[in-house]
Amino acid sequence: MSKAVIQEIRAFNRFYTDLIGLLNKHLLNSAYSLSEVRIMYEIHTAGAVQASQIMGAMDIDKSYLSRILKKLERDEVIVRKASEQDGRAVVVSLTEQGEELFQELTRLTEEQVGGLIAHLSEQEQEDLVGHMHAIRKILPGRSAVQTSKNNQ
Amino acid sequence: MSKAVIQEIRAFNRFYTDLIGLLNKHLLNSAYSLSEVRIMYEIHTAGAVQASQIMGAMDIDKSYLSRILKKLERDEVIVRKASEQDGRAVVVSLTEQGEELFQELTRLTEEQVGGLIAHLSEQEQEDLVGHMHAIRKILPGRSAVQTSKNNQ
DNA sequence: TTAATTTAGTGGACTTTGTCCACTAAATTA
DNA sequence: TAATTTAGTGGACAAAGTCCACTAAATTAA
Repeated sequence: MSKAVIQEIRAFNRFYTDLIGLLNKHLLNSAYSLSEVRIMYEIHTAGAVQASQIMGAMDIDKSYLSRILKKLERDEVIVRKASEQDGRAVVVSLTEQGEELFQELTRLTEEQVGGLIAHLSEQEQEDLVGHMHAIRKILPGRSAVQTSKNNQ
Repeated sequence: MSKAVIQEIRAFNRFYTDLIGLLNKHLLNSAYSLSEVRIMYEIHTAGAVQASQIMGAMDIDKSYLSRILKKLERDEVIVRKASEQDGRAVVVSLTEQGEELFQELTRLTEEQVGGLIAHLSEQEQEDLVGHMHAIRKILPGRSAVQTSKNNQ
């Protein structure tokens, strides 16, 4: 458990936290917060999904999620309906309008990330992706980090 | 500007955002927020530093920073004193107590990061650090991302 | 060398984001 | 069928962050 390794990782964490922080700050010209967009992402990816699954995927408080879903529903970005199998459960999906919004947000984000790598050579871009892949392969995914109680 | 590259980077961003998010969530058993600890880090690293320099390093609102410094001063974690060269400026530094607190927080964070890589082999740890280094070398640092107006 | 402008930081008021807890209603288990 | 668990909601609140007007010192211009 070399101390040097830990310190290098922490340095990378600071670096990447700053980077993501800056990217996020600039995304936020939209009327939706990071969490809201991330929720749209989860819904988009899953198609139609139960609220509890979003909670699990995002480590978000259920009360908070419920409120956000309410807002997104009000804005006609998503629809919520009671699950047929489970009367307590709520199934959410993007409306057509929500899908369009999500595509637009995606476009903006991609543009922004594009800007980040615009000055890199083909080779550098390829290398970058390679290193990112490698890290994801080595480091544990979500489940491996002890997860906190986000459901009461 | 390959779309595939951008999508890979975005996937990594999600992955790493989650990872850091989880780490941070668990650090926060301390009485200090992420921003507060990061400010301590900046002060510790710089020795004695002007408030405006922290602002620059962190992309943080000056009003917010001022308030945090006030809290840290009240807690005797830092001392603030007017600069001798510039009567408007404030120079901050960690107190001995603040230094101790910072060391303790560092210890906890290192422990946590240690847990993250505990199950990895020596080789994997070395590779991980190598990839992180490589990414930092390829990607631009703070300055390259257009920075927002955090001062009014 | 004073008047005008800029710079550094402060504080009030506010918004946004996130948390905690008690609650309802359906589903599951005893 | 009663007791318990699970899914989500809503109120009340705390924490984090933003906006703006302000003071006082420093710098620049006249």
